[in-house]
Amino acid sequence: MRTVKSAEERKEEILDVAEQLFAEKGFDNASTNDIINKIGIARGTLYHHFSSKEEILDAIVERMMSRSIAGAKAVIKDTRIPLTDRIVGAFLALNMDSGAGAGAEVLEQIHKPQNALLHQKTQERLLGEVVPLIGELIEEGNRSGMFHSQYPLEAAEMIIVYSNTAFDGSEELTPEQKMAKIKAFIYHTEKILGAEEKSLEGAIMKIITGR
Amino acid sequence: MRTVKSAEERKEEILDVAEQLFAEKGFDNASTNDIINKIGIARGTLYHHFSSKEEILDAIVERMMSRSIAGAKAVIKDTRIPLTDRIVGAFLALNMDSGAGAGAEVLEQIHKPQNALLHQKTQERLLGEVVPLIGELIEEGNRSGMFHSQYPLEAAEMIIVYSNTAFDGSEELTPEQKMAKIKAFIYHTEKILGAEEKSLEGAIMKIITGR
DNA sequence: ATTTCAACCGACAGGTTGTCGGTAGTGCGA
DNA sequence: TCGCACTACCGACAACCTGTCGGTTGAAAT
Repeated sequence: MRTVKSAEERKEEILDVAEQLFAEKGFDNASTNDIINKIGIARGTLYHHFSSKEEILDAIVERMMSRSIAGAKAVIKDTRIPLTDRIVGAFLALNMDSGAGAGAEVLEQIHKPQNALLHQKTQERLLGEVVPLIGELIEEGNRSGMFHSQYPLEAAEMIIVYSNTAFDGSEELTPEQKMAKIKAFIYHTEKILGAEEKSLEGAIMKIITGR
Repeated sequence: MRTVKSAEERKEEILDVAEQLFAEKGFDNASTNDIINKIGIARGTLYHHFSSKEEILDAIVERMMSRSIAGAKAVIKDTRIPLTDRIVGAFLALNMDSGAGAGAEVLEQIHKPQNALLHQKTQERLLGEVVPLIGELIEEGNRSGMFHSQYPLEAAEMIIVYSNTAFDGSEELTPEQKMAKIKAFIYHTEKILGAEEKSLEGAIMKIITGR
């Protein structure tokens, strides 16, 4: 039996299944056969839509990142919101990933041991697109006297790189440990930005505890 | 013709060749056939000494890291050296990797695009072993009034994670750009540690410009 | 109804990892 | 000096994986 779908629809279907399989078994251990069997399509069909397995991975990263980057941008550009809230909000948008309710359990596993490649590609995208955005935000904070950062871009890079890798394997941490780690991260972020102590922590609490 | 070597000797030989091939072509693209052909041994011989390709990678990481960690430890424990110099020295020992003159050109390529897995495994080792060491050093600095770090361990983690990933693809940077990036990193490190400005930069210059 | 085109199929080539029964040096005790 | 045991070594082989390619079929346009 042969089912025909529009290219776009089929591509999304492939990405959905591949994303789940890569997260479950890792990029290397999940085979293209796994993908096509789960969907019920032939080998040729997969390669009609994507020219290689790696291209599928790239498309997944692209999809994930463009979603969360769009979310972050929306927050960043909303000048009605106070600056600290915009920075914090942007981070939340990025680290929550997904944005949509795609499936948190999948994304919990996605940054990790076997998925080194995916993590790498994600970070490239972050460095290229998000760092400049955050950098501008920091400069804005400099102008308003809230921050005192001598190297806004590099500060942004340091914060983003760390937050993207440090909280990877944090499933095995107890909630208290995780909380402590986040607190330390915020503290150091304030130092890096030359911000007043607790200034960011306050914004986070405000957002988390329902505005 | 059949050449017999001691297990230890053969293992080292395999690791040497594999390390070079992985660096050149990446872990995935370098095949076990490449390794055995280059050495001139049979398939079974390779798997007599290592039970999988990944185990070879692990052994390479183990070898590299134990070398550079040993170097870093030596510097850290040498209490005759001033504290800042010990911290900086430990970092140099780690980032120069190798320690021995193993072959700089190989190591320049080793942290990178295709070698995501290796990078990952390296970082795990860094987090597990080096962070506590640096953490202690920071505490010592706190006691001597040189640093004012509220979270020594987390500070160490942030510094190490960043330095291990940020300077990865920095071949494509001009020397000036690279220097600027390093300078910013030092600056931020001082902020994170609550150290006086230029205190670390001074130590680095002292070491680099021949003591 | 016919043409055209894109989605789809599945056999196949070429390459990869890991296994396994067997072989041959090497060192040690008799 | 002979024999025995141990271990490094060998290479054919199974199982799997990715990417290709000529051919097929459904659907939309003419």
